[in-house]
Formats: sequence, C-alpha cells, structure tokens
Amino acid sequence: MKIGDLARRSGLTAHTIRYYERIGLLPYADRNQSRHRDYDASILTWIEFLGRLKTTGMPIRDMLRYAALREEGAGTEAERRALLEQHRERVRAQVDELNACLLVLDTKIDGYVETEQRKNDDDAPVQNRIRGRRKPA
Amino acid sequence: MKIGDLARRSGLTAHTIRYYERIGLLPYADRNQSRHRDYDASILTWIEFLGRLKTTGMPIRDMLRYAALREEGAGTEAERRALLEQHRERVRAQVDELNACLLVLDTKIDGYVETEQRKNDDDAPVQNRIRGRRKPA
DNA sequence: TCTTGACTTAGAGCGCGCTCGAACCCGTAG
DNA sequence: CTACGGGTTCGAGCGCGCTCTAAGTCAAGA
Repeated sequence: MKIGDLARRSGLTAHTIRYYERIGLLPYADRNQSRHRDYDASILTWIEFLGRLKTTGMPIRDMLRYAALREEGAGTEAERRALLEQHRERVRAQVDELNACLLVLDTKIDGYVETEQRKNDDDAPVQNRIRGRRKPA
Repeated sequence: MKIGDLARRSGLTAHTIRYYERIGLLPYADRNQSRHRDYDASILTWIEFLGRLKTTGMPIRDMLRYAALREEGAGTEAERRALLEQHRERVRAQVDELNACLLVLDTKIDGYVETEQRKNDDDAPVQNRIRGRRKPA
C-alpha cells in the first residue's frame, strides 16, 4: 500500500503520515525500489489506536513513549499497561468533568428557555397573564 | 478587587486576564484613579462559565461570539440559547466518543493483563501449568 | 525619602500539532 | 517523447491560546 492509499484509508493526510514517521509515532516504513513507502495493512490498526489516544487528549510526547515501548517489543508490556491505565484514569476524570459541564449548560439553557417563555407571556392576551413562570396549556 | 486578587480567585494569571480583556472575552474593566483595573466579584461567575466552555473544548472564537451577544444584552437570548444548545450537542457527542475510547482502552489493558498472567504461569511450578488463560485460584 | 511590589501598555515569543511549499524523482498513458 | 499524477526530502510557516519581557507608573510601609 502506498502512502496515498494509506492516507485515504486512515483519514490522515500523506503529510501527516510522513510527519508521524519523522517523529517516531509510526515505525519507519519499508520503501519499494522507487524509494516510495510501502505499507502493510496492519499499520491501520496502529493508526486507529493512535487516533483513540489522540481523541482522548493524550499529547504526542506520551504517545511517543508508548510507541517506543511498542517498538522495543516483548518485555515492555508492564510499562505499556501502566501507561494506558494512567491514561484511562485521566480520561475517566475528563468524562466526569464534561458531564459536570453538561449539567451547567443544561441549567444555563433552561434559563434562556424561561426568558423565552416570559417573552411569550408578555405577548399573550391579558387573560393569560399570570405572574411567574408557567407552561403553555 | 485588583487584577492580582482576581487572578488568585479565578485561577487565571493576570496576564491571561488582560489577554482575555484585550480580545473581548472579558468586558473592559473599570479602572481606579491609578488606572488599575478594579473588578466586581460578579466577574468571577462569568470567568467560571468561560472555564466551562473552555473545558468542553469551545474555541475562543466561539466564546467571543457568545460574549459579544452577552454584551449586547437583552434581545440576544434566543441566539445565545441556540449557541449553547449546539455546543451541548457537540459535548454530548464528545462524551460518547470518549466512552467508546474507554472501552478500547479497557480491551487493550485486558490484553496486557493476560500477557502478565501468562508470564506468571511460566514462572509457576509445573503442577500449576495448565494450557491457556486462567485466573489464579 | 526611599524601596518594594503590584500594577500599566505594547508587542514579541513559545509549545503544540500539524500543514504546506519547493525542488526533485518516478512510472505509466497517450 | 512527453506530460501527468503520484511519490520523495527538507525545512519553513501557521493557527491556537496563551506567556512573557520591557519600560514605565503608582501607593504604601520602613
């Protein structure tokens, strides 16, 4: 598979794939006789996993640490596991924080909903004007 | 309240507070006779809300839009509400995505746990060597 | 009076994660 | 043969969100 194909299949750009290889996030790719990168489909699994790490906010320097352990191969599993477990805790905390923010957003939005309702009340005929908040019938 | 106090109470740096004022995220602050910014405690509520928007990944340009509507005052509630509702949907999607990533992380970590167990099996005395994966008794 | 320290402004600099441009090299279709 | 649509390397540039420096002002305490 050439870099363009991998780009299409991975969702990254060829530029980004080269960049990732340059910094060590992707292993140095085999080249064909034209010195073009020639990928095995298995790289897609790794790119997808990197995407998960990225989505969950892991900085590239941490991904690099993980990638380096992976390159080292057997014997680094315990450290890789520890890295992922730490990261998992951070992500869980992040989810909790986002959920807390969602509650605040809900409250704020409810406030605007009530503003809207008061506005509708003011527009309504006199016999419907009752003090305070109220659902339309 | 002076900028240093606000910094301590808000968790932002004085630099960042001035930066936020410069770009319009914070309203232009009143100055005392020494041209120093003099804040009312109510600004803390707004800063805290900005923090929520930031935590949930809203880019500054979008916060600016919301801040501008807020400055405009009455009559902009519907648009502010719409902004927040759109943002809430994005945050919900983000939470879903993170939870999906957490599942993947769990799976990956489980893989390493099993690697570790196999390693322990190999270290164990012969009578405990049973083929395949297995919990310690 | 003098020192200290927090404030002011304008503008430069930085770390991150790409993103792109320049100049060049191939292989294939017309 | 030539044009084109990929690929290559190296290095510069960019958008974001701060972060910091320089040079100066001001008020309060020793």
